[in-house]
Amino acid sequence: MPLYYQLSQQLEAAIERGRLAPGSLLGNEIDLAARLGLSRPTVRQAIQSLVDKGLLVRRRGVGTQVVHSQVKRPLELSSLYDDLEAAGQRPATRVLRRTPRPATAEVAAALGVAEGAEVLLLERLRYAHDEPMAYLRNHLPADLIDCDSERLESTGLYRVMRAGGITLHSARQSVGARAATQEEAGRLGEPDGAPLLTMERVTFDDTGRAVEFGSHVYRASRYSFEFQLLVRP
Amino acid sequence: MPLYYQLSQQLEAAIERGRLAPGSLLGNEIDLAARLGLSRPTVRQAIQSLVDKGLLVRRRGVGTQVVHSQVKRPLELSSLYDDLEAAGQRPATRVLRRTPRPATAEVAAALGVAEGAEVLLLERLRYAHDEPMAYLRNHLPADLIDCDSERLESTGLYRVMRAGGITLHSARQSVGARAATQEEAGRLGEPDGAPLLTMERVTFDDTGRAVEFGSHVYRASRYSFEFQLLVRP
DNA sequence: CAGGTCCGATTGTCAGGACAAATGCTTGAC
DNA sequence: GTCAAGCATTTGTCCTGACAATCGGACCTG
Repeated sequence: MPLYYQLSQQLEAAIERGRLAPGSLLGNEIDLAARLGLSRPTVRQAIQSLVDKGLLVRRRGVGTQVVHSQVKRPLELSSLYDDLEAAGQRPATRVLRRTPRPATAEVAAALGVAEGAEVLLLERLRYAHDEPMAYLRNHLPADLIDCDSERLESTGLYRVMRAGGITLHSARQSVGARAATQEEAGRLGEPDGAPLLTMERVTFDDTGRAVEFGSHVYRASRYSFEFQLLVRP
Repeated sequence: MPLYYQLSQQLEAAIERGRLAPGSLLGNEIDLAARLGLSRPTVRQAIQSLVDKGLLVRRRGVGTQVVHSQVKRPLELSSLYDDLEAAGQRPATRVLRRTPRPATAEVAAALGVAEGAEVLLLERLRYAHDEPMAYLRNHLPADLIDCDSERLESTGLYRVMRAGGITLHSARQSVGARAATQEEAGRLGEPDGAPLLTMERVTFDDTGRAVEFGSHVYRASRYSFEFQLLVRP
């Protein structure tokens, strides 16, 4: 484990436990490095990673201060399944459909394949505490992974992809709202015309290839997106 | 202007213009540094900033590759006014209310002030192309800035804050949806019960002080949040 | 007392060097 | 022909050293 990483972990833990009070100075980098027996660049790298996380603020001529907390976790490309699990919500999935199908113009554009080319259509219902939570509709390139329904019911799509050797890199998302159709309302246990939270997402791996196009709807009465943003300096 | 910044700008421009093709190797850092007359750490710092932006991918033993694009701009703490302006949407604002008022329990908790303490309530209607777009309701600490209605109508709240010497640092957001009340529907020109996109946000400055608590509703028929996410490694 | 000026403290930038770790290709053995 | 070992390439980590830019307070001056 790299030294700068160990140090940043220690500092983060110290901040978390209140051993480093919010607003307090961290002590200058030169002394800190000498005291730890490290070089200044190494110490700087550790500090920088915490600055990027929003836990610290640097000011030239002044020092490095612990930010007055409230920072929990910045927005990351997360899986609904993992989020629910982390929140202790007992997530579960029912696979409604898993079938090849020719790509429509919209899907083809999103995935960067030819219109009419075969893609895998996935329709799932996601539960939390045995209550329906979201209706998930995904399109994947046909030959990307073999995702049997069994594995998809016991975990999230992203975990299946990662296990299949795909390195997720970035995603383009769009979050909106609309009224539920009759069919959607029935599936999710909402009244007709109830407001739904919608999310469209195209996910890319580190070669820039689109690996997933998702069109999801969430019950607005039971779900909202929560996240933390940092100002990029 | 720092050297590493100049270099990262040049590289970014080269990628943008296609002079560096997606998927192509960048050439090893040692040669690059020698060719440019820079040290390797400087070159690495420039490359690292583009990796953080999602434009490049590094692989030990292989090299640094240009990612297959699609990356536009990562999610940042942005102002609706600036976003609309950047999209050429002719933003405009009408200030409906600007009045001191004692903080409710919810507002007090969000801003970290005492319940009943005086805060500034701000209600605005945001237009795009002369069409109502969103109803913005903000609470600010009473003595934070003097924001006359005039300035608020000609620009966004964040710009007023920055001009007042406040350094924005982070925000905690929550995005959801619900049906419009009769009053909201009337104000926004939507039918009763129309789905609305909601956003709550507490914004902090770099000392950790809460500087704003906003509860906004957007016409779902005319607005959605679009952003780009990167996987944090 | 008010205002500007200087100075110490601290982070920001940059150079140059050394070794470790991972990757992919080549080479060699069976 | 196939598989494994080795080697070159490239990024990852870490060190030392130096100077610049900025901030805040102390100090001096009017």
